[in-house]
Amino acid sequence: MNLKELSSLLNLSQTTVSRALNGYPEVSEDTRVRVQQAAEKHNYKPNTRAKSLATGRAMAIGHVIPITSHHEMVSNPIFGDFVSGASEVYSARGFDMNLTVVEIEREEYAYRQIKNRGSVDGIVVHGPRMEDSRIPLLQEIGLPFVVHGRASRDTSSYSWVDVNNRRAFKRATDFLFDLGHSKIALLNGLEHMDFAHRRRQGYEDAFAERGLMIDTKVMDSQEMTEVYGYRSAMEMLSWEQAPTAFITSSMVVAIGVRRALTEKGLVMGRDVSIITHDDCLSYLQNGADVPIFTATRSSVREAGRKSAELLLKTIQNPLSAPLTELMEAELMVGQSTGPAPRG
Amino acid sequence: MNLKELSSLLNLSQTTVSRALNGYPEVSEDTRVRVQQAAEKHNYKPNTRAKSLATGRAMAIGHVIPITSHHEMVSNPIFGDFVSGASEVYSARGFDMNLTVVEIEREEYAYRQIKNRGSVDGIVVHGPRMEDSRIPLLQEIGLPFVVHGRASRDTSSYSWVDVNNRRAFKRATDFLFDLGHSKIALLNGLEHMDFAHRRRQGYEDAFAERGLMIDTKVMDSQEMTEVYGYRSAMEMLSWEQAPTAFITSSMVVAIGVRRALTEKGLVMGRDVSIITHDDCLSYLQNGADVPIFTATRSSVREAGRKSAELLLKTIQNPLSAPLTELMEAELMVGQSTGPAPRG
DNA sequence: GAATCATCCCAAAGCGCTTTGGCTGCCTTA
DNA sequence: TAAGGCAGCCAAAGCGCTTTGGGATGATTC
Repeated sequence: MNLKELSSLLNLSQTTVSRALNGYPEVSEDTRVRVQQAAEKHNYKPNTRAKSLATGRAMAIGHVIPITSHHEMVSNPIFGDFVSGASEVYSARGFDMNLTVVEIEREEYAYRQIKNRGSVDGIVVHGPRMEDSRIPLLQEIGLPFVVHGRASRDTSSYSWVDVNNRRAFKRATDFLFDLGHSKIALLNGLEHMDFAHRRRQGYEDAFAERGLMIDTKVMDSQEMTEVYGYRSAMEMLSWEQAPTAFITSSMVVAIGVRRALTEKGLVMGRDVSIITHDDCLSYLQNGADVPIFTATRSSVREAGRKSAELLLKTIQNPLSAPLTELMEAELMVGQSTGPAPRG
Repeated sequence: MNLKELSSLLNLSQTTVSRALNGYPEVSEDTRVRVQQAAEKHNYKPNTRAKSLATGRAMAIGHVIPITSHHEMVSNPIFGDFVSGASEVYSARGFDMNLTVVEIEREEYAYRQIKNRGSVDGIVVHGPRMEDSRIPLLQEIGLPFVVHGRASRDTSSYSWVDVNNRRAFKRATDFLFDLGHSKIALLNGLEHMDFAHRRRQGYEDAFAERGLMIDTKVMDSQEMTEVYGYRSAMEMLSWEQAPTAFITSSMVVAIGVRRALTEKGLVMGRDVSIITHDDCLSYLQNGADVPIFTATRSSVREAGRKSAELLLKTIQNPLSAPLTELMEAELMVGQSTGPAPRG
């Protein structure tokens, strides 16, 4: 069923039917009701492609997921939740979501292509690096966007949604200091990623505030996997001066650390403390009533919703200044932290 | 830059330019080259919407992710990998990917809407239940689709890609029997989900083959989270006749079981064995050289690729019989299994 | 030399919608 | 009663592409 058929069925022009359905005032209330009922009855849905051709708006948002060339997703684990949060917003507003997975080396080409093909009205940038060429590129080609995260080295003005990673990790570190720990390891994500860089800054802030030097051996930075957490912890725990506490950048890494503790015969929360960042992933909840891990917590699904909202606002109002939103992480105390053991 | 501009730039008609770019033979080789170079130079990309309006093909595939109404994703953890596998295929073939997250109660409406809006040429059905109304629905409305998994109760013919879950779990159970275990717990996913049902069948097959009855207390079936694995294992391990082995439906559940073992002071692989299904998720690798968990392994990213390929074939060749592909899981022996302890 | 045939190109219609720029008929108003 | 205004509708253009149905040109055939 298309507009033509529907309108001839109703003995009305396409114009009138279209206007009736889109809420224009030039249509009497009677006709509007009649049209809407007929549309409902015949399950008429306007063809998206035709509609967006005519309006110039695609009614779709693109999400571009960068992967490394050996096909490992960079931001994989949080991706499902983020996208599902964003999707809630899109579908409530009649937007589609368009996913593109792209090798990091071909990103520039991909973005230009997206722009030229005109299949989306705006895009969400995932996994910003500290220095991220995508931001100037998108500004140049004039495609509206919002970044999930920020790019520290980019001083221009753009829309973003981010967690206050720096403050979160400062608080985590402070918390461990207050418990008497001083050998505090940081198992961070890759530090060219902006979020990881900020987390490290927070960690360093806490040391600086106490006038303490950081033993750089105790900081590690890799792709956030379980195996990474395990290996790195195994290594550090074998040292003479082993850390008594770990701060990890994700639940999965913390789980790896926990495995290392188990294997070393150490008790988590007594012999060694762990604080992790928790993205509130739906399939990896941090325990039930009492959290397993003490954690800085911020829902990535919520971030997805917020990003979508900001982007839609930006699109609706192209001339307004960029919108930003900084989310604060909560510090949830769980079973994985306790006073530093007496050396 | 659009067709009109490009063609007037070249002093050619739109027809000729379009044909030159789409490889039609009615164009001389000279002109074709000239056109292609100009297109390249001016970074011309045909507008997707216009193109698909004209051709009737959307050049896009839809993925519909069902979520429960309380906004928990059903197939969440595997989703990122699956999608990224599928996406590889799409982008190689010039297709877009369209994501819709939909509450399970509104699925029928959503599918009809997708069909009527005409924004995709076909869809991938995720997370089939044993009895799944989506399959007859899609057949009825005539939207090409491929199912990731199967629906046991649906005897009609449709395209699918699935892992041989039944055989995989039979092998896992056999393996434990051979190691001398007899109290083997099954921590399954929700059994109205088809994959979970098949896994249970495999488990039961192994018992039946040995003429053994199953103690139904030792089977659990829930949403596959870490907490579920932990709680269920804690409970079962507190029994007089505690199981000496666990088979779990996902890595995340196995990790929960491992946590329970640790808390009970039991050693994995010596006191209690674990076998899990491993979807080869990129951020949750099962150890490095030696797997942590003995596991039935099958890459969900590969399943994504296969599904995409099947669907594109189906679309290209609408009259051919449905295509199916059954993937076999490997049984990888890791550190989590060992002979049953002497009672 | 005329008829035939490829070859290479073009004008125009059409995909399904929105939107511009009317037109009609009825109601006010003085 | 004529002028003006307004509510309610419509025809047609246009979005950017593909595709149908030719048309012109030059080579080939008899």
